[in-house]
Amino acid sequence: MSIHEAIRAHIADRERILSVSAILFRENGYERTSVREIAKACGMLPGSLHYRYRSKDDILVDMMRLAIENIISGIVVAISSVLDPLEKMRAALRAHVNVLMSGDAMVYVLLFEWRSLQGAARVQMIAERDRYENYWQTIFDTLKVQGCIRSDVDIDMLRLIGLGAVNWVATWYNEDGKYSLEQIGDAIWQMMTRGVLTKEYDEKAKKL
Amino acid sequence: MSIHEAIRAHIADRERILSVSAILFRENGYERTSVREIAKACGMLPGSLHYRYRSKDDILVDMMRLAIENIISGIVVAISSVLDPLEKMRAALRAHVNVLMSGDAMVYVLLFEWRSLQGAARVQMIAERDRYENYWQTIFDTLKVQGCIRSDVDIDMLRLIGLGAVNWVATWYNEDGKYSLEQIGDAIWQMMTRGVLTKEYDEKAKKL
DNA sequence: GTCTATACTCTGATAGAC
DNA sequence: GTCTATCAGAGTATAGAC
Repeated sequence: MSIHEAIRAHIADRERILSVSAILFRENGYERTSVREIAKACGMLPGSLHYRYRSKDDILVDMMRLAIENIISGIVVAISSVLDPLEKMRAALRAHVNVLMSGDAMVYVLLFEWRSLQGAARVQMIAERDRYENYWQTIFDTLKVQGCIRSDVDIDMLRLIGLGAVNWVATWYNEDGKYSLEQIGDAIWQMMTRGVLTKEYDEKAKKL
Repeated sequence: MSIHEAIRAHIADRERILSVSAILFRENGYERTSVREIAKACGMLPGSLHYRYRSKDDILVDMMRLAIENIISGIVVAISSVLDPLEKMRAALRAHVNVLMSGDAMVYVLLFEWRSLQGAARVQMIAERDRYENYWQTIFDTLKVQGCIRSDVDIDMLRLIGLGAVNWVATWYNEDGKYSLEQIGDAIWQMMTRGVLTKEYDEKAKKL
């Protein structure tokens, strides 16, 4: 095996371990999932898993790093081809809902299992969450600068409440339920935009 | 001790055990809190605690029962003296935020630790959560019947998204932060009501 | 009803052979 | 790098004396 193949295999291992762990964590919670279970689900023995991650906390911290990368890049891809700022925001919300609900279990874990970390691991995790928070802040700042959102609107509050509504969806969404992910994403987008847009964009929004 | 005193003492014990446990669960999570810790914090020994609750899960289930009672009665008290339907809704939202954030740790636990329960205990807990869900559904139904909310508005979606925004506040609210609980409650109320009220009430809402 | 002492299980982590 | 075997400790639950 060449050095390049070895590196590729190592990365593939990392992603496999993390995605398998994420599914277990989402299903049963971090604390109720044992390292033995994780190893078994990965087709390894506990000792081998220990070689990659020295502790269970390390798995969770690394998972959160990857989850942030995944959700940010998911949004970047979703909005890069959209020009209109309002539609960009709607696309970003849809992407967040999609990655959270139908995509990556890691993102769910990121949002709901961070309380399991303490001490230094918690500090690292908070730094990762701040990266994502800042990313959304940039999106909203841009909307305001572009004259999309009225200048008197508190965009921090808007972001906090809006993303809260989105994240909580994960606690009640049901694949066989009354609403599709698109409907939910759009309803939240509507609730966030109603009454906060400048006149020009308010007209546009009604047509979307 | 008379039989009445004994019953009172028993109820007081229950509330003490549950509120002490709730604080520990909120702080460290359900799984990371041991029954030894709970007993110690209650000033009892593990054996005595076991006499009241045969298992740790039983504590959590009973706590959820009390939490639902507390939050519903908190809202009932807050809205009972308010006549205007719109203000009733705002008062209910404020009460929910207040009980969740500054009041009862049990309500926080109810919202964030239910995933720790499995099997029969989980079924019981879901039944309790449904009671609360139904209570809010009644509030929204009333608003619609009274001609407060436009007839074309999907009040289920409104409720799900609005309460989601409220509940998520618990993950970011900071007592020393930029916003007070009242500001947050009102901002959510505004976001929920903007663009969904009938003309008559929309005028009223602007004055509130 | 309360306390002491303990049974039993499972956990995360590791040492050392291969 | 992977596997086997095991450690030390924590977890819940309980039996039985008072």
